Amino acid sequence: MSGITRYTRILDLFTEDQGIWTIMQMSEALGTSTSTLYRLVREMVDTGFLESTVDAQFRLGPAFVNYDRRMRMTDPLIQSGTKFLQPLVGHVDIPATAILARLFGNTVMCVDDSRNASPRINTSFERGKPMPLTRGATSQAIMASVESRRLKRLLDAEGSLDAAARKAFSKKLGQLRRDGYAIAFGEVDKGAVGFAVPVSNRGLGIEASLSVIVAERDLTEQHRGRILALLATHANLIETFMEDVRVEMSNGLTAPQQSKTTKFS
Amino acid sequence: MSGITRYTRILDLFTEDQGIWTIMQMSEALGTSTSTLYRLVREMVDTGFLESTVDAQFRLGPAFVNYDRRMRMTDPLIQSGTKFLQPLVGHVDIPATAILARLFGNTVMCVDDSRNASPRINTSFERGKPMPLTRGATSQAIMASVESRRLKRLLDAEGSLDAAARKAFSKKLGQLRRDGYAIAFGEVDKGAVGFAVPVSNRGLGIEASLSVIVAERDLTEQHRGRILALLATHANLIETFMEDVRVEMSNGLTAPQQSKTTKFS
DNA sequence: TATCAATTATCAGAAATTGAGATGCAAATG
DNA sequence: CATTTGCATCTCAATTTCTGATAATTGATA
Repeated sequence: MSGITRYTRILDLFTEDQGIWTIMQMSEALGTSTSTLYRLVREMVDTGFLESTVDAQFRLGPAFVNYDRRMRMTDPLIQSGTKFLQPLVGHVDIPATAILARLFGNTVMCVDDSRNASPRINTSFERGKPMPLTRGATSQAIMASVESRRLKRLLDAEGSLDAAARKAFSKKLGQLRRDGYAIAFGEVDKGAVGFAVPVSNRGLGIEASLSVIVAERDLTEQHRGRILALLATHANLIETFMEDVRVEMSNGLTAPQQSKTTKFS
Repeated sequence: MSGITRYTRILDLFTEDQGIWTIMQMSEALGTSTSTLYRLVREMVDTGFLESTVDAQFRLGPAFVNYDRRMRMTDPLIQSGTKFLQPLVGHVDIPATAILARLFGNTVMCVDDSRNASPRINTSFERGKPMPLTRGATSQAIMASVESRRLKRLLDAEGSLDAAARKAFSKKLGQLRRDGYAIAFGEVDKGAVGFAVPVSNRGLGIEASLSVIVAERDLTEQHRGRILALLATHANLIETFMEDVRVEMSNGLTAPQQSKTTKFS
């Protein structure tokens, strides 16, 4: 075992389904000696990535909550977008979820969510959830605004679409680009409808989308128009705000470098 | 450099103040060669701990949002407490912040927060913020319910209190234990008053507290009583809920081990 | 096509990691 | 109170990985 995977292998054991592990269980699951695991786990406890709890068990530790905060405080999209989700969803008069999602490397991940009070429809859109790249309005609105070479690399990495499916997908994205929004019926959750518009800032390297998810049975033609209008105006607000953040940053003391090349996917 | 610190040294550069770094800047800050940093950073980008962005710069990546979610979904305290913060703060009729904080190893960290709508008083209590161990009602309510040997170890690790100060602190904690709540005036933020009660579950190894923070100028004697009553009832609700979670877990298929020893701090 | 910065690859010496088993430690038991 | 038990740490030699200087490559831009 080498590099960071020595640690991520362990962290990845801690899923939603099993959030608590003993050293023995880890040893069996990973095929690594308990000596080594005791050593690695101790390092991770010391740095806050794991927490030691009762009955010789371990859980994910406080480091994640802390780093997550640092991210919220410094990510221009989250900074700009988070304050508009509540107003957006507040203006929708059926049960709805608003989400802000962003493309990171090869994954689309939801970075913030907001629900309008009372009856929650059960959607799997939620802060911290990685999204399928090609299914759902949320991802499609982002993919439609990604430049073609990058899109190709993303789909290659994803690898779920064959040549024919990819062609169809490209055509669909072309339509989305012309429309300026994406709608998807039950592509992620059965019975849910997603509406999404792109949000981006080239200068900050941010490709994102703003979505509203509602239950199909609640939806009328009127809501549809209203939701699309709300999305357009709120996406605009977020982009404006983000541009302000960008300008502030480049006026700041930490002057950015002057090149425009980057090779990391 | 060895172990997990190879990576955490890098991650710890990404603070609230500077959330974006180039390889060169990291190299200068850490005194490590760019070869090595390119290699380490690539690993971290591949695993989502960092993100590559424009102008050859790097930011914290999506892994933290994702692990944070796993934690929220599996931590019994967060699961139980999060739904009561909004109602709690909703019942306070002056601008207030409710927070849920928990002792992890040697740190007290805020794991959830909620504000009652409109005018935000500026407090530094916020999800993801580590708290000083001995200052503020939030931490004191927790420290008061920690068993004495553990307390000693915590204060040793912290190391900010000399013998005399420690004695005074112990006396204070004794009083808190008798009162059942802690009140602190401006110990963390100037002009803020914190009220806190302990929340714990021995069987789950959880020592936490529930707090309400308000501005001193808004506070009357009436509010004081009301807030303490609200805290007591809501803390009770959270503890009851958490006990249900515990019982569910031990009835589940993943049977826990049978010992009661743990040596990790 | 040439140029330039960013990034990756190569490689040998230096350093860290691994796992088996011994040891330490504290709580539970008789 | 001595003993047992289970969790956690320590030791050490064989093995693997890491480091940093330098060379090669990539991709955007002029």
